Amino acid sequence: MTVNAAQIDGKSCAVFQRTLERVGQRWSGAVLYAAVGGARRFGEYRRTVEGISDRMLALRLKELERDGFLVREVIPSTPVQVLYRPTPAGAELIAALQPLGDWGHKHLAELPD
Amino acid sequence: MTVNAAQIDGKSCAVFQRTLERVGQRWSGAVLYAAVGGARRFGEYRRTVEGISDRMLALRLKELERDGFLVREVIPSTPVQVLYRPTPAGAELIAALQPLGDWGHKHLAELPD
DNA sequence: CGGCATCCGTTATGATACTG
DNA sequence: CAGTATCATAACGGATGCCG
Repeated sequence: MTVNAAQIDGKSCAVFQRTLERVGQRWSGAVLYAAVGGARRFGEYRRTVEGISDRMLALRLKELERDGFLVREVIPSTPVQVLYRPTPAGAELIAALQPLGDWGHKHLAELPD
Repeated sequence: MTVNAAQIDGKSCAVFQRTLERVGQRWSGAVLYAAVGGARRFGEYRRTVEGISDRMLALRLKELERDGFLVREVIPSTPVQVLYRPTPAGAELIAALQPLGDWGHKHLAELPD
């Protein structure tokens, strides 16, 4: 279902606002976006999401897991591996974020800061 | 150009992060999203974006204008009308936001809070 | 490797009241 | 109608160090 583009009502806007509050937190979207290729390890997220601190990454991963966008998988190898894999809902959300990423590449890929 | 979905690199993630920092601020996305139908007045945004305060709305509109997503138009009627109209870049951004809105309608339209 | 706890300044933002 | 000013508070988020 596509929202009527002619005029946005308060309900639609509220839903959108709630959606954005889930991925709009600082780093949340970037972490989720980094999971686009499938499950990744903690350290991979850390390397991919440049500038994020351990603290924030752990925090965001936990929130994304709580919200049902990622699932945490512990693989008892040595050293231990911890994977965060997108759920179906998470994968759909990531897909919905894709156009935003494309917009960024088009409009501010070359800009400083 | 669509980003390679197999594996996100740091650069793409950084661009995405910068993009999200522009619309992920509290209320920013919702205000922009409310402009999907074209130019609207200050009071219309206020009514559409439920829960936002005058202060935040004025702040966000100013930022969205500064970032080149909206243009402010003053129409000297009585009482005065002030319109905020999406620029081409703004319209593209709004369009990129649409899938996110659709995701919200599908996944959390009925949820409380 | 994959975290968590603590400290602590900075920023964000809500309420309220006022203006051209 | 379309904002602006001021204030108090809460939340954010970076740095650092420790742990299984």
